[in-house]
Amino acid sequence: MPKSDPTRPVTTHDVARRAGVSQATVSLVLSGNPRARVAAATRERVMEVAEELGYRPNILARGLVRGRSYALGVVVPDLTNPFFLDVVTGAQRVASEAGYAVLPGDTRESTPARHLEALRARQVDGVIIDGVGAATLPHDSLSDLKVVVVDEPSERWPGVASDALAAGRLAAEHLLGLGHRRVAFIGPATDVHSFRMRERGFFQALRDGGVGLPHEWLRRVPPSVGGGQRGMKALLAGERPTAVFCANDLIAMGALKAALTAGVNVPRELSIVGCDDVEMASVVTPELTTIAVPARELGARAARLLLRQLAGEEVPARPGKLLPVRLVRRATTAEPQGTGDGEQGTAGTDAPASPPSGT
Amino acid sequence: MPKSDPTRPVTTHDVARRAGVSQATVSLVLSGNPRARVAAATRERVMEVAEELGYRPNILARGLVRGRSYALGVVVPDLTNPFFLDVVTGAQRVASEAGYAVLPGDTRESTPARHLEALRARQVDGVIIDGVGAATLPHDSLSDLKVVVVDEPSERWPGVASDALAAGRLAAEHLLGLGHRRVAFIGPATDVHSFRMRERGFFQALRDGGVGLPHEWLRRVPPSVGGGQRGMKALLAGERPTAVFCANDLIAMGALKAALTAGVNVPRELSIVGCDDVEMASVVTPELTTIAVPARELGARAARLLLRQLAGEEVPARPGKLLPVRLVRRATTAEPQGTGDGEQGTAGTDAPASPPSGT
DNA sequence: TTGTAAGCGTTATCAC
DNA sequence: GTGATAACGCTTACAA
Repeated sequence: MPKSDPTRPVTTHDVARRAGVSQATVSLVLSGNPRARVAAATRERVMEVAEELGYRPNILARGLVRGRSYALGVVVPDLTNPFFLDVVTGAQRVASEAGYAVLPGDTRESTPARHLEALRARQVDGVIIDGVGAATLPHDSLSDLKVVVVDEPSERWPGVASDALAAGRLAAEHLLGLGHRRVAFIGPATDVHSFRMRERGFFQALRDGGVGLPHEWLRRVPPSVGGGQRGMKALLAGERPTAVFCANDLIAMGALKAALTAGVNVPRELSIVGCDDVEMASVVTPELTTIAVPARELGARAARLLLRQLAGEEVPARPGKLLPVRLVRRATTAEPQGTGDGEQGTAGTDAPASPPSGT
Repeated sequence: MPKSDPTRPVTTHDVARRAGVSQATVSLVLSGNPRARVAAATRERVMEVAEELGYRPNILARGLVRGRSYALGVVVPDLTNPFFLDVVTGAQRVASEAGYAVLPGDTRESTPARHLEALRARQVDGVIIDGVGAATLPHDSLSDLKVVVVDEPSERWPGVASDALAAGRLAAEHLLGLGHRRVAFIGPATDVHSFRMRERGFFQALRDGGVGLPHEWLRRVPPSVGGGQRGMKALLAGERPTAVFCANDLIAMGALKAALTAGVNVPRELSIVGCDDVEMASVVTPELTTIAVPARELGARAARLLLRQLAGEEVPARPGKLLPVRLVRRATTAEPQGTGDGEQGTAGTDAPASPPSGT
């Protein structure tokens, strides 16, 4: 008989009454308190009755007295971006194993600050912040809150990050290695650290390879499919590059779409490199060459870091080692073909013709 | 001075003390109780102090006494599927407007029952269930829990659903209208209602059109990109159909991928129709013809239904009107070309080579 | 109009 | 070992 009451959930009192012991004893037994010294017989009896009555602890009540909610917040800019969803999923996995719930939220129709407000009203024990520029948040919106930042170095909070600089470099080196000298970049104007670093790494490696990039080839768009399409359209309207690096896969897929729509042969006439390696990257045709970033792992580690802090451990506010990224060569990159409308190299290897351009 | 205490959150007691009133009065003022008759001056003073101290109500404590957690659970099979994510997002929007939090969870690495267990431990006030066959769940895992089902008719719970039967019909009619007679289906073997209905609608309309379908053209695969690829590979290995309807867009994109990889010209040699109209459907090339299903709207309505129940309203356990779906014609469908390897019609209209097609 | 007091379901500190 | 008892922060009669 799993139940008998009208509909009210079973409490420790119910169990106590039925088992003929005090409510406190029931709590002692059921709360899994390690140093609960209860007679084996009593414990047995209590557990039995609890089972029989279908008792489930009320986590809220427990949280109230322990000053914990056993819930974590995760704030990302856009859950619709599979990358961030993976971060959330990764966090969710380790959190739920530890008995914590995850309250995900994105800032598409709200501000991060507003979101954090709601989270602290729910007494979340901590939050994971990714991609919303934690450093730029209203200072007190994170005060007295355990925080872990993802992909954003900070001397205020601990965090985990991927090697975004390397991601950019990898993209550039891949393109350079293929022989490209006329390369463009599509990415957001943002203060989100990982985007900036991807961009920086890309330009650094380009410069190291003696390649510069004119202003028209640096397109600022939102980090979305639509942004990518817009960026690519703009690029195609002018003097065309032979390769483009996009700050994330959403942009890259949008760019690819726009290129294909315009009748551009990818990768023959134009190479495209994305970043993140979301699932869809290998579903579009041609398959997207991209830089794989371990999103789930980032989320999982962030959660672990947070959990450790909640366990009382002092976690230093230094980001640990950067998680490695890697180039995934697929089908949107190839050697540039002499497309006939002139070459443009700045130095380095061969490629004469057209004059060099500044950074 | 936003704060002054060490780090402990501000409580109603703190506010009361500082404002020189009783804690109860503070609660009266701050809980927004409509019938709280408090002197304007007092109210003013309390609000002032609360603001000054940075008071935030503890939702958990409130929930404990009110017997509410102000949290909703949403259970879907796979958050990675943009369709379900949209359902969640839609629910989230209306829930958060009403001050409710949403605890999303999928059943990829867990069972629905297990998930519901965790949700009720958190005292969620209700759950929205989509795509996991609520009817097949262990009977007591939903007992004494407010439930709204999405895309699943039930005489036990209220729900919202899209017109899945029409979705299937629309797909079939579109294909039939184009002149296809050799059509296949790729979908999951499942007891999820909407999948079954899409399938049924498809076959009904086919039959109405006088078209039958041999066993080899009914491929059972998981409702994922990988499943779609597998299904299409199998299809291509045998006698080929001229068109395929896939039970969802993930499958369709996988199928498209596999077809393209095999060098099949889509839609020239093979038409593909998906279902859901996820964002990526219009990003792949060629763009996917699909049946649009209002995912966010489903989620939003489900949440509203749940909220109404929580407000005490008696919501009948009958699904309301089915939300309309519509065909989105894009680039993966076209009239069948005489591909040379023989025709196979079961009856019906004519449609020889390439006659005009309907709108 | 405002304060007192009794919980909500748990945990945790004591005496017994 | 076990059972009172006091919180946790809040809401809500009911009394003043």
